[in-house]
Amino acid sequence: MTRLDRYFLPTEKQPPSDAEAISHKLMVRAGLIRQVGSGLWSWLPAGWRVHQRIVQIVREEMDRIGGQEMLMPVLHPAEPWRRTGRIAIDELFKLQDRKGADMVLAMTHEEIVTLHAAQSVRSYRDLQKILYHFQVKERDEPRPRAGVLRTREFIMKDAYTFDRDQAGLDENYAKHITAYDRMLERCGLEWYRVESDVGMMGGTGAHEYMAPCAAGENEVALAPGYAASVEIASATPQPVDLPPPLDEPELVPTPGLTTVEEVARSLGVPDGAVLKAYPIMAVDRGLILVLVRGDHRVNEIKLRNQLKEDFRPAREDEIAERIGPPGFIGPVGVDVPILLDEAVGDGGYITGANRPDHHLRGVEPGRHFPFERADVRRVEEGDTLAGHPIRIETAIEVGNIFKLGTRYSEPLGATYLDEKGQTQAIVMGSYGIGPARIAAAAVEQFADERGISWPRAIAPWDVELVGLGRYGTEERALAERLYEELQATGLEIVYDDRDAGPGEKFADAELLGVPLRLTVGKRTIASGELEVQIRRGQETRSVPLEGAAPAVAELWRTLP
RNA sequence: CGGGGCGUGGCGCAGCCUGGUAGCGCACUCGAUUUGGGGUCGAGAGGCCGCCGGUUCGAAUCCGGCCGCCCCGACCA
Repeated sequence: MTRLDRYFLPTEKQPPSDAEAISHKLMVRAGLIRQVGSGLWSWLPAGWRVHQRIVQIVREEMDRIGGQEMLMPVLHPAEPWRRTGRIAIDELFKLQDRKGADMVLAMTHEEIVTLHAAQSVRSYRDLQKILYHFQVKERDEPRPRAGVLRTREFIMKDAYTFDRDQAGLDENYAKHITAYDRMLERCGLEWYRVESDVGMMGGTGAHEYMAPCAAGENEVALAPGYAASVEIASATPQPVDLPPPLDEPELVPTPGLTTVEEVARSLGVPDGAVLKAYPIMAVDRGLILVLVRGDHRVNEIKLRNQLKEDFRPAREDEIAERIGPPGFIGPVGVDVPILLDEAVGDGGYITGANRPDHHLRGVEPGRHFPFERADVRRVEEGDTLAGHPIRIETAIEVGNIFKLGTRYSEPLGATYLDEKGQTQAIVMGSYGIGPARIAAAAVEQFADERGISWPRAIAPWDVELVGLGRYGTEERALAERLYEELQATGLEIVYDDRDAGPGEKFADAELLGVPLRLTVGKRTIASGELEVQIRRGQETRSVPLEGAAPAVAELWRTLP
């Protein structure tokens, strides 16, 4: 029951000057959020209603798969974070209490929830469990951006599963996939579930839930029956016309030409006929020369996963000493292991000659240099999968699910005894979803030039009733009456009873994005018809005033 | 962390180069008028010009330092 006359809904005509993302601009303009500091946001009453609606959907779906809601603190002793090694993460806020004890602010809750399991789980009979909570996360982000899309403090629903073995984890993981699919479907988002990198969390498998939109920070590779984060995606490369290999590589002068484009143009071959050399220094194996086609890029995440160890780009002095002059390096005749991307086929390639201002022509992998093969390139728009071209979309990550395995249970001593009396590590999974990002993604996906257009499931209200005319008029009395009748349908109604002009009320209603807008004015009385605007698409309809409330409720149920 | 930019009433901006009275639009208050697309007229209130220091008779303006915020990139359990 909301009357705007007294509601804290500070709308703005102009967006913040420094805002770029649509959701940032509109959520501020519509009076949903306000900035407190870099990456720190308050949710104003209408915005919080959206957040709470999303939270409730998430809660219902978690409970449906047997999740048990609890609450863990934000402020933690540093000790468990030392044990898992995550104390070293730069994004982790660290502080001391008045006694000088080291503390951290939780960026997620694996450590604490695992400690609880370690304390209380004794036997295989105590498993499995799904525990979750909605709690604030604190992350010292290097660069907060785009309103609530990337913040230093946010609420996340994080769930943790505890199982006796991989099969149990797989089962719980599958349950979370169904729960997450349902959550996003119910929220009305356009979304994809994509395979993803396991990242710093370690583990044995992961998916991300992605909502495509312009302000997204992630990229998703899509093809019929395929969806993967670009971080790990693989595809069939576009073919390239290659000159034949030569018996012996031919030295060609390329003075000052250090980029693939320059070399290819100068020699009259496509970019893909040049081999791009990417020297890296791996932690264990040392210097390695990675080669990809000139029209491709190295994907560092795939490369790291292939190497199974960390690496950094080699320094110029390391390159000059072991390989050749930077800008003209290549695989022929060097004493460095070579990792050749799978997209490099048979034919005569152009490579650096390892001497200044020269390249080699007609170089064939295998014949002229030894190599180890691996898929380490970033997929590109136009690559194919089973004959279908892939497309790449930007998206924001709204949720993710991980098979953790024993990454946390081992260091924190979360074990159980099996039937044979053997001590076993608990097998865990973790599952996160961010209501704020879901809200922002919905704004991004459905906004138009007039403002926000909420999916009905997460709108701050179901119906906005605009009362025109001055206080005390007949039309206002009608609006009041209608307000009461609408309440009775069970819908959540916001009533614009402010003493403001019609233009301002219409503009604010469309900015706020409630799915249905009802207008009550003199015309309504004269015609006996109530005007209903469907926010998405701005289609206008009339319903008879008599029985209007149930008719509106019926219409509302048909909306996306 | 690298690059770029910005801090002036609540919001959006001008003024700064070339030192001297802080200004505009919207919002706000009061009165009148207006009520189906941000209407009109009149009268008002509101500003440590981010902070500290320096130069100067005088600093929003010039110089130095600091802080904050944004954008691009790197990074992102």
